[in-house]
Amino acid sequence: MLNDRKKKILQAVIDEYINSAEPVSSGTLVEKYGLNYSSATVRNELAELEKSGYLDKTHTSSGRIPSEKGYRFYVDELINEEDISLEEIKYIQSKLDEKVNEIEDLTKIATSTLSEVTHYTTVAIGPKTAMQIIEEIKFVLLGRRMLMVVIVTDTGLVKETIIKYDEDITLNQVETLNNLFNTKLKGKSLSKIDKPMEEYILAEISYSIEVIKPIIEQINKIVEQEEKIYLEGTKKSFDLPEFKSMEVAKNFINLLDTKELMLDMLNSGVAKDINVYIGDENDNENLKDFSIVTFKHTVGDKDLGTIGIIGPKRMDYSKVISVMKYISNKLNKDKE
Amino acid sequence: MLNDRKKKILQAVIDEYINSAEPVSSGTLVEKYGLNYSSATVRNELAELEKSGYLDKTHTSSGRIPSEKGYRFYVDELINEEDISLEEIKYIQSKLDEKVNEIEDLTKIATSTLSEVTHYTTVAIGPKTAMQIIEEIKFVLLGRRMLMVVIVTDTGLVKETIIKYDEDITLNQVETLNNLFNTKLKGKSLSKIDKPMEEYILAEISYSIEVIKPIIEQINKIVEQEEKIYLEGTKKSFDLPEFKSMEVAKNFINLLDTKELMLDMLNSGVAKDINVYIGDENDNENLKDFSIVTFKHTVGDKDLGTIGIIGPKRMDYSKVISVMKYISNKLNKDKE
DNA sequence: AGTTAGCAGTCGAAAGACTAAAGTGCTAAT
DNA sequence: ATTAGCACTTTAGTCTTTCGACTGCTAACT
Repeated sequence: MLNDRKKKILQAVIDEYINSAEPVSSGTLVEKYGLNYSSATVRNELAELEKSGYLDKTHTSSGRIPSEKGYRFYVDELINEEDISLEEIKYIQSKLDEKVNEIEDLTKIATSTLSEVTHYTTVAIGPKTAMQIIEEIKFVLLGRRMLMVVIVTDTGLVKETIIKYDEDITLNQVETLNNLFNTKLKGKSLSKIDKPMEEYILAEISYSIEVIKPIIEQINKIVEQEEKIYLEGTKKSFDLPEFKSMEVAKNFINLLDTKELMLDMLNSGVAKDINVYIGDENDNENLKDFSIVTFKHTVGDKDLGTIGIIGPKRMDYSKVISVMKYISNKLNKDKE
Repeated sequence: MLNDRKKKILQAVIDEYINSAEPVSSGTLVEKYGLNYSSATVRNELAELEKSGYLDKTHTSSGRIPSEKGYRFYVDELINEEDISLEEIKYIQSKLDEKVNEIEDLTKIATSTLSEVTHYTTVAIGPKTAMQIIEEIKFVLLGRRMLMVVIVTDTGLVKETIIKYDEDITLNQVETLNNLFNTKLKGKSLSKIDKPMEEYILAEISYSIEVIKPIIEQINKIVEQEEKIYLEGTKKSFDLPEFKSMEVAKNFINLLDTKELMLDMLNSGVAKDINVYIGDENDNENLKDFSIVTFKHTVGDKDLGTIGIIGPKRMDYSKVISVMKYISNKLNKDKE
């Protein structure tokens, strides 16, 4: 579709624009990118690339900037997917090798490492609570009137909640609860703790409804709990030239400050390797000036959450995608 | 020190500036604030207030803006501490009456409510982990090789951690651990789990060091864990006119994005009712254009964390302080 | 046919000039 | 002690001009 010279020129334009954030002129391309043609020839090619929609101009006599179609082509066809240095690899390794006891911590570390290496803002959410399988559910008496419920799921997530009663709870009761809930719920997904289940348990139980009711309530609260969002490196974005525009900066803050938008953003990814959404490809109006790159953090087929990068459309896709691939693989391999 | 008329005029200037964010002219004061003097008289007074350092000018022929000394005087002497409407009281009540099981949730709710009512950005941290008294420490076997440690402190904080072993743990061992740790640590502060204590426990214990070592390690990790920061209403600040200045906006983001700065900020408060720091009164360079207002969330003499508001120096101190006082009292009273 | 030198034409960003509006400070009168 | 009145200062906005950076096109070149 595009001949080799056009591809080369398009790539040069985008590479240059990613670096400079300024419209790219034919002269610059010839000087910096070792093209064996005169600027006039390059100009002709640029004009055609613009006609095909890969490039834009800010005004009639300006240099070219990539269009979203241009970025898309660049991401799909032109980038070098191994744009990652030895130092970066070493740094990432040292970070990810840190011992962690909970995947939550691993997500946190991966998110901050990703931000440090790419210099962009990163976000993450943990696995969807409701989808997880209950591996163990345990009742523990803390005081005489304080009962703790601990739920451990297949992804290693630990959720705990405390219920305070007005009367003493006996060890016997705790025993019964442990048996009942474990036989009924182990192996089921958290979302299964619904009305029918509640009624079943209430019918089954020999003693006071007063004890069970708050337990079910609390467990449901846990399940419905909004996912936690990890955010890293916000301030880095503010040094980018695009943030000189107040409108862009506001959109960005608005996005990061609104949980629903963040969740939308992170959940929009398909279950494929790495997702790239450029500008208007995002459903979200607030994201029209940004690109996001996300990946699902998985081990086997278990979803352990989603990690994403938000940057300007002019983000360094090569680096971002390379680093992400590397981290993604490493997370997957190490935990196997 | 300042006669009544000067006070009245100073107050009018600051009230007006808080509203308009524009330098205040003598004419505006006469028109809007029902002063029974001509603008010329007011001008004379303004000139003297400026000479005494309570007011500033942006240029020779501009209106006046409050200086930090002016704000300080305003906060100390001039504000109305009951600047809170019935609707606001009702709203706050409805929010704070929500049932919560952990004080962490209460802090979260208080923080977001404060932001909603004042329209400023709010932040909070929980109680200092290391200072808390261990009320209960419990070991629970989750799988055969997964041991959970739960620590409940006097402030109601629940910290839990999981340790994975390579060998099975027996119920007997769990029993021993429960006894040992409870007799040794109950009633002590979390910071007491230090080297000597570690050695003592290691000496005391009859079986493998392999079991104890990771427990102590993990508990120490918990204790040293950075406090969690709750942040609410960032985007609201970006609508303020002072955020048109990129420098101000950057300082703000830089502050919110740096955990250490946030902790400094919240921890700088003296243990008095409500602390107000105006502009350069903050030690922190990033805060020079902002004011912060904080209070310690306490019940009795237990420190349950600190909640703060960050806004422009021109913040609505009357409202902020009134609302904060109300929330602070309510938190204290309800939990008694 | 593909490439290129050369040049006219376009546009934006920066600098300067001008004006109108908003406010102060001071003087002299009340 | 207060105030009317006016000269003076400064900003913000608008317009104009200039300068430099590019492009697009034409005609010549290989």
